[in-house]
Amino acid sequence: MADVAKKSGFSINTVSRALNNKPDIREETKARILQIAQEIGFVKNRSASLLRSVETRIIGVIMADSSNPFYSEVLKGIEWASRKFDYQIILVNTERATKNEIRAVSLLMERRVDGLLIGPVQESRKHIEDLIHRNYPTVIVGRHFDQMEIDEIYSDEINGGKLATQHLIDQGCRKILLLNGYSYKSPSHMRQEGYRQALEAAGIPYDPSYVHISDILPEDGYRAILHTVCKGMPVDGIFCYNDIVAFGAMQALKDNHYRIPEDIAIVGYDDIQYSGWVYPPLTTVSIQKHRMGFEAFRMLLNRLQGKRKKTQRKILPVELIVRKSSLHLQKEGQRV
Amino acid sequence: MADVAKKSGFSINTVSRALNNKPDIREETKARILQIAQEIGFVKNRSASLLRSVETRIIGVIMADSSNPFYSEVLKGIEWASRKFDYQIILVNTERATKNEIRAVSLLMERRVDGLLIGPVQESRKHIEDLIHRNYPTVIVGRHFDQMEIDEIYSDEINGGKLATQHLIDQGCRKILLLNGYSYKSPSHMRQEGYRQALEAAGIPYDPSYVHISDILPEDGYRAILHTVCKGMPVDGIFCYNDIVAFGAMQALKDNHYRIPEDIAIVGYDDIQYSGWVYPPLTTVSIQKHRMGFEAFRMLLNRLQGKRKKTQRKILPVELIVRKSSLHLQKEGQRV
DNA sequence: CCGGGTATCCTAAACGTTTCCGGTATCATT
DNA sequence: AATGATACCGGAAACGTTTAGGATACCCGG
Repeated sequence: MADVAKKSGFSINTVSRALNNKPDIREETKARILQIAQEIGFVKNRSASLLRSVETRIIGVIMADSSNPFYSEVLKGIEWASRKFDYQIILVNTERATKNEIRAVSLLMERRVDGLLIGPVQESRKHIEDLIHRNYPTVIVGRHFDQMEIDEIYSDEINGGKLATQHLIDQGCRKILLLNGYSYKSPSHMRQEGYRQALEAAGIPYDPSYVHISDILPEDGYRAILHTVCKGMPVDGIFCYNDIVAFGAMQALKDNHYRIPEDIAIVGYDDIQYSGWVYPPLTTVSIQKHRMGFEAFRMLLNRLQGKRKKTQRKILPVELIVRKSSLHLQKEGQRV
Repeated sequence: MADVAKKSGFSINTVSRALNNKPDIREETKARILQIAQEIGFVKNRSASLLRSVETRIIGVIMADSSNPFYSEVLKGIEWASRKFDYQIILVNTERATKNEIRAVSLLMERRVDGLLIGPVQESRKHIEDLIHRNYPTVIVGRHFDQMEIDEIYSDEINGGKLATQHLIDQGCRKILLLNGYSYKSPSHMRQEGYRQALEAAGIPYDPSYVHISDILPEDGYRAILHTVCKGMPVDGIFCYNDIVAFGAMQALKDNHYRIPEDIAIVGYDDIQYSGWVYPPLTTVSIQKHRMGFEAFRMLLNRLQGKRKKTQRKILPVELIVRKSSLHLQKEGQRV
């Protein structure tokens, strides 16, 4: 900037004014300064700017795994908003490891990011509590912490679990296996609660041995089937934590010559784009991924702009998308 | 930091030494300072650090669309490396808009990111040339620029196009439709070249009207089928720019009662995870996505560490993955 | 007791901006 | 001609670290 100042004959101060579109500067000099800056190939050093002003116009985004289409859709919503409101994003994937998450939080704080969007692992909550304590602008996305005063946006998971299970029951299923994620995660917890409620409402006893818990990658779904259905467990319907697990499970079922949905109906969760293309097309619970990302950003922005002091909890509606994987052909009547 | 210094009785300098694990400090005082920093909840201000030292330990990643599984896998490789080598990532999705890409480059330069990993739109090359001119550490990932002295890592696209087309020919296809992306993109260009070469080698005349160009989302694949096959164009094989386009195309074919592969065989590109799960499972050209991200990062790192002065061009091998979507049942013999 | 080496710490400058405060011209008004 | 307002610009401090270059205390061998 000093170079530009020298070359233009104005002071550094005036150069700063020109570069930042400040008032109190003649159009002519501004134009001249900008032109010289251009010529010289000047690039402002944001780090230096940040030393005086506080705003970084960066927000930190911490998610489990952006190669999971669910997260990548949410991320897309976040990015859309960030572009719109002129923020940048530092992205950290935690690979569902709490250690990575904690580290990410502290590194992002060092960067003085303006705010944080976190899809937490939820194995630990200490670092989140620390953020609250510091009053660091943060929005939890896709998860819910009990008894914690922090902004959150997540889906109506209990209802999602209920819808999926209810649908399977409607299709004539009675022995419904739940392939769930670890229960410290609020979605696992709440979907399971919905599952339980739906069973109860239908007068079907809730059997904990029909809840299989594992990680939530396709291979986990595959393995889960090997450990349950393939070992002779009587199952006529499966409700999977997400579509990806369902894909793995479907593969395992096909590999072992079970017919979907004739032998076993299956329902996923998230409604990722690919669910309509697999075979058979997967019934699933649709959640508003893009909106979730976008609204999360909005909530954070409101907080940053001081428009809101109270913590806010936003719950997005879900919707059951019925496809072939669960459409029981009643006439074949091989269910209990 | 001044607070920590005052409270501990040491100078700011010593606090800095403790925080950065520098030598010339007694273990005892280091421990004491770290403890006080902990108590006080001190978080270092990276922006200030950066003012003196140059390294930001951030690299900027610019890609077309991280919700595309291809890019998200590459991104995963990049992230994996970044975690390993202790860098952070600022991610910018361009949504395939040059405008966004140019803006991203300049913003990231303001942030003084240590280097750039770009999957460029390739509609324009001015901003890339500017980077070269500034000698800004940059690696182009997944694309190739003709006559440009810049580090690049990309796949052997010509061979990929050749393999896919050759395979379709081997299956008895003679009227092979290419659903390609815009030709300013090097992969489009090169895959098409492979397609041409394979046809030529088989003695099949190359017919430009069999190359359909559009954007590369599923809906583009869907529409492409409506505009070609559904209008009566004789086609017995389709080679798609990527798997996603293939998914859209397959949907359109199914909706219009074409059988895959009996009526029309189809081959995709990228080998995204979902290709094995759609129906019928999609034959595709596999490219080493994770490795591409990882190696791109490595190349950048080498450049950053000054280990390498000359520009480097790395081409990764591809592999044809044969699945059901292209397995022609010769006996049905309804091909030309 | 002294020179020199080592371990540990400190002072002050420097990084590249932004902000606070004030200064000079210019112009209209009395 | 003096006054006040306005438009434009500059000087210098400040932001929170790192780094360069000592300074001090202690220990060693001679």
